[in-house]
Amino acid sequence: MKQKKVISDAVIERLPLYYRDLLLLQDAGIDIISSEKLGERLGITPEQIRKDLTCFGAFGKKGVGYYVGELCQQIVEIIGLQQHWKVGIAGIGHLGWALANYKTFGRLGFRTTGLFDVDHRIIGQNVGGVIVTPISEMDNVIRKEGIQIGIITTPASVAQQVADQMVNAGIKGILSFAPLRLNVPDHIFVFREDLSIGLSRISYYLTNKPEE
Amino acid sequence: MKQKKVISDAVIERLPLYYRDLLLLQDAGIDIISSEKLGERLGITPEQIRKDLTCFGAFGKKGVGYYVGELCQQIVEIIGLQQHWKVGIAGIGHLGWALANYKTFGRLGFRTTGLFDVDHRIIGQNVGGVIVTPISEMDNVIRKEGIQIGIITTPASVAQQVADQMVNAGIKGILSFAPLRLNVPDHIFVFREDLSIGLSRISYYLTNKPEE
DNA sequence: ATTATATTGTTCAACCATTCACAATTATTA
DNA sequence: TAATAATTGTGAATGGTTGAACAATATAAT
Repeated sequence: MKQKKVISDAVIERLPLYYRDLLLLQDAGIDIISSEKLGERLGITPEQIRKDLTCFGAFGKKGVGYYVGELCQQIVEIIGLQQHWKVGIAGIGHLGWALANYKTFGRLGFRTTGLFDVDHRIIGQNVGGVIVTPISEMDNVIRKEGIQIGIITTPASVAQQVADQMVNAGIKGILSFAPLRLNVPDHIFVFREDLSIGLSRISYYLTNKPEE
Repeated sequence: MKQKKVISDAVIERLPLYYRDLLLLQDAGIDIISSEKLGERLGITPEQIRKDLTCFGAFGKKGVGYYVGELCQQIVEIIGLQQHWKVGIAGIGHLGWALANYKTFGRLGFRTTGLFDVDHRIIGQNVGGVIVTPISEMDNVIRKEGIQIGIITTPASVAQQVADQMVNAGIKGILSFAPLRLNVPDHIFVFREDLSIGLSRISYYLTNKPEE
């Protein structure tokens, strides 16, 4: 599955959508799905789905559709979910807590095996089966557990410091909810999740409604 | 500020980024900023920033830059934040709780004035200054408070039902964290926030690293 | 065996977004 | 006042993504 061409972010971001819906189809006992039907379910054009998938190979069968189980497996391998990445979360406020219990992460193969905070009211608590550890010991836990991905849900004021600590401990990718640009070495992949963009888009839309 | 041309989503999504950073600059007592410097802070090219802004007008001064306060005001009006939208959150689990206390929402002018859940252990609690109400009374509260935007942080299994209830009560926009496609009338704007896309992107990146 | 139907993979065209280059404008300095 | 430096706004060029059309292929029906 070595593709030469560069794949766009837009394609990569749609793959988990396909995957999650395929899992639902699988649960429902559906073996075969056409790009047409899948597109209807997801609100994506069938052409888009076919084009996205052919970036990585020809997984469908002409005149038939896609075998659900087979396509699931293909997407798992494309995204790299078979690795069962280990994840650590720094900042066990409500957001961190929510993510530690977020079922969809598990369904995608991510394992949360480290939770970190500075607040001693939280340290020692069992959150979703994992004990919260002092953030001062984060380095040790990351190394011992082999955690590769860090999630930052701390206040913005300490996010950079936490990121530095994660990078030093050998983390390879960071998902940050802090509303600021993190400074990290080039080889670290940072994805910023910005919870206020959604509301802003809604505000813009409601303010400048398409004329009716 | 009536622009004829259709503005792309990408532009709209960058505006709150500019705005938040401009607020920080303002706090720091900085009156004037160039697209060059702003771009450095945000990791966006100066050309991009200038082009985005000129979709709505000529807010800068050639040879000088942008007046921070003035530009803030302009962006507020473009996004429509001066309205101080009222927001209701359905599903006060940890995620809902986190959002109810999310400072950035307030800073953008959103007011959370309704919190709804079915769990009687949560109903009646004060979360960020608002009392959690039974979801059965959501319609009344939405109408009485004049809530225009709903946030759905319930389990996926009830998200559609909650959305229907919100639409019936007169909600105009919905921010949904449920990992499924909501069925709503055309005039309702739905923005889906998908928390698992970030992790998936990181997994893809780490799996298919740019050759080094 | 042939025809009809369904559906993918792929080419080409249309559209959209970003980057580049530069004219226009302002402030500053000599 | 003239020259210089800084910086915006914009038109053209580039690059990328989506959409439409269709050939290729598989199944089902006759």
